[in-house]
Amino acid sequence: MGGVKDFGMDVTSRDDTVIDLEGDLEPKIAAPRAIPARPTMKDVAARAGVSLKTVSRVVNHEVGVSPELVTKVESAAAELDYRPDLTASNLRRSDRRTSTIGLMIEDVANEFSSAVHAGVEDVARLHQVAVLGASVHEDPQRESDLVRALSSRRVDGLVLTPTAGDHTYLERERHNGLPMVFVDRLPHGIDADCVLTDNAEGTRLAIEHLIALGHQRIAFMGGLSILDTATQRYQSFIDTMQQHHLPINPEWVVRNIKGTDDAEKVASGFFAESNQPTAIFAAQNMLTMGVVRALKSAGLQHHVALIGFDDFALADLLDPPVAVVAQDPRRMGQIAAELLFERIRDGKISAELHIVPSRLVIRQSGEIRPV
Amino acid sequence: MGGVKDFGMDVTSRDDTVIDLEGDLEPKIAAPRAIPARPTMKDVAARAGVSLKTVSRVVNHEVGVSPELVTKVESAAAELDYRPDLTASNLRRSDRRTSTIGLMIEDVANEFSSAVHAGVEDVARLHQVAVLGASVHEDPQRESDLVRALSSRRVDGLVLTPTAGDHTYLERERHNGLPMVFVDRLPHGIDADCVLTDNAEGTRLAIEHLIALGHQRIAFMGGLSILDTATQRYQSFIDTMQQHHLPINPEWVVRNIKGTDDAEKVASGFFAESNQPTAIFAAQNMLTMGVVRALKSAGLQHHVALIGFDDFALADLLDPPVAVVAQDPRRMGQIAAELLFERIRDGKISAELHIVPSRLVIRQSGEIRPV
DNA sequence: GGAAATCCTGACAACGTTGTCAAGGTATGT
DNA sequence: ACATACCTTGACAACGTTGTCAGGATTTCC
Repeated sequence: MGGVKDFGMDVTSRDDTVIDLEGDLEPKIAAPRAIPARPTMKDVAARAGVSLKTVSRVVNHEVGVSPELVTKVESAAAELDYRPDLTASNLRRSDRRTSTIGLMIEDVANEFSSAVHAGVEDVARLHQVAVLGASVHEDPQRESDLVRALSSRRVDGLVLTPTAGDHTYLERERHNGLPMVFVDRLPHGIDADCVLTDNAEGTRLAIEHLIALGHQRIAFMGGLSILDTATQRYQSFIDTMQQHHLPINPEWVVRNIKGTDDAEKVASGFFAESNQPTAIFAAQNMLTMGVVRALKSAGLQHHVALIGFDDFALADLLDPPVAVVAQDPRRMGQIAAELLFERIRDGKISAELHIVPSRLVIRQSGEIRPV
Repeated sequence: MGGVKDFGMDVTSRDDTVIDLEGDLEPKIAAPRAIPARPTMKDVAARAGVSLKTVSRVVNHEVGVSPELVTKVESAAAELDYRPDLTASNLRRSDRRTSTIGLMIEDVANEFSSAVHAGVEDVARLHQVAVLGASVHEDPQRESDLVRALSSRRVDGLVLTPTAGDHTYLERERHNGLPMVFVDRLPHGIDADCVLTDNAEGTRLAIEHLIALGHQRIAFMGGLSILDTATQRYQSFIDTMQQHHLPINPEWVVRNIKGTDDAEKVASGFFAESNQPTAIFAAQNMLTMGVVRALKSAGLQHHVALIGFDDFALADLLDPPVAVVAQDPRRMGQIAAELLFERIRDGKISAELHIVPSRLVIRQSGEIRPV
């Protein structure tokens, strides 16, 4: 959340201005005011002078209703502003579809997660399906609470980024008829459809790019080790370095870094030593931003190479522009949703693994040569 | 979506790698495989040897059930992985609450919108309410389709950013029992609760800051004129300039700019003339980014002052850091949701206007003095 | 012209749950 | 001991909708 930091202020009070435009539009008499009863099919049927079932047929565009009755029903429905009750319909229909899916991501306000969300929405929209979205905030307890909540709302399926915990409990949900597809991270304890970025390949591309430029002193900064994505990127870094017979300096390999601030400190630590890396690979979004800050305050942004994992807005406007391994989170969301709709349609329980390729986005910070 | 631009590629094909982990986990025989019937209260009742109603009582934690039966029912429910069906429950209950609200924002992947989303979620979570989120993409048709879809799903209420179109049609929805609160933009044709940023005040702060530095040649770049937010910012710019008896050069007042690219062109146009503004006020997020690009390619980023409306991630890491009028979208979402839950509770139809203050975030680009 | 097929419409039950009410049991008061 | 109050439990209907089936009107066919 960018520069909010500058004037960091706590915004929990509710001291905003309140203006009552013209008071209540409702007479002051009725205190708790009964919720207005919505018109039902019965009301429409009465108004159109037909049976309940005929209204149902018209509303659902079934064939075989005389055009005369169709217009009658349609105008009655319009006059009453009738809206079919999908919850009741769902209850009775044999397919039991709610036309709603659940989406559980890290944080709706997060750039990566919300791109996944957008991808899921792209596909859901085509299917006329609504999306119940929620942020998990890497909290296993919240994750299972959310699954219960969504399951109780009888969503047709679930797209989720699993937390680091155990997921055997999801097996029962799935066997009770809740299809699910995982995104971005492999779940533990359940074999299910999953859409992942090619973490190893992306990391390899980045490291080899640096090596090709002549770098030998490459630092690795990784995210929370409990996440496989972080582990995979780490492992790929190690493998690539070894394949090229380059030494790995343990002081420059820092894992389990939490967030931007932490990353900034770690990177600053590198520069404080006389023995400095000539290039840094930051294995996650937030970490990259921390490194950018550290480089800038050390005045080294044009002297130490930097490649990050995962693209972010304005990376190309920074000084220097920051090279990254770009994932395609929107595409991941789309694929996950497509996969989910397939599972909802065919009812199969399978465990396909989709690897979405990542690609190296070359920008100036990745072209800095070792001194 | 930052540097995706660099290698702009169309991602619609589905050529990602697919690995079948271990084939279907289900025997190949059953082709369309019946959806497994979920356990119902009836099943739980049978297993526990009690009546349906007793299970209902236990599930809803009603008092006055003997402890013995409570444990019996609870273990039966656990064994069957029973999940109460909220849709059926909603249908029967007298309050008819679905514990679900609708959220319609510009775009879930947009920084501002998704912050609003996060704010709404903060509050919804406290109420144990789920959020059906959707992107409107400034399309009135899509807006009304979405309202219908959410209304049919019987959401308890709606938080939405209205498009530029007419909203009288929402009056009927509201009177049929759908409370709604608008965020970020005033709707047309309906008096309803609304949460807005203080656009005029924010703009005034920015312009007066520039004037105080000695700027007289200030350019204004505005967003889509059909949106009141854009109009309010424009009007406040004009008013402030006039109050300070400064000339307004019509060539430097450009409204109705669409997106980053368009903004970049407009700003570049300013610099092509011999007669240049010494400061630019960009009245919207995307426009500010366009101006940053234009300034950079003209090499003027340290010579022309810039203040934008609405903060964005990394604004403080750019060169120079970009000054902005910061809104508080998350707070706006929180207030909107709080207001909505009040309306859901009291059933009132009112038209409170909440103005959330904006504040000037001083960064280097706003401190550049005129030459 | 009559039987059969087709078309259109509506009555009724059911989806999974909860509100209402009544029945039976136990505890309380005199 | 008896009447009364309370507590616990269950039978039943109903929420708004759709699947099933039957009935009446119309058309088609020989």
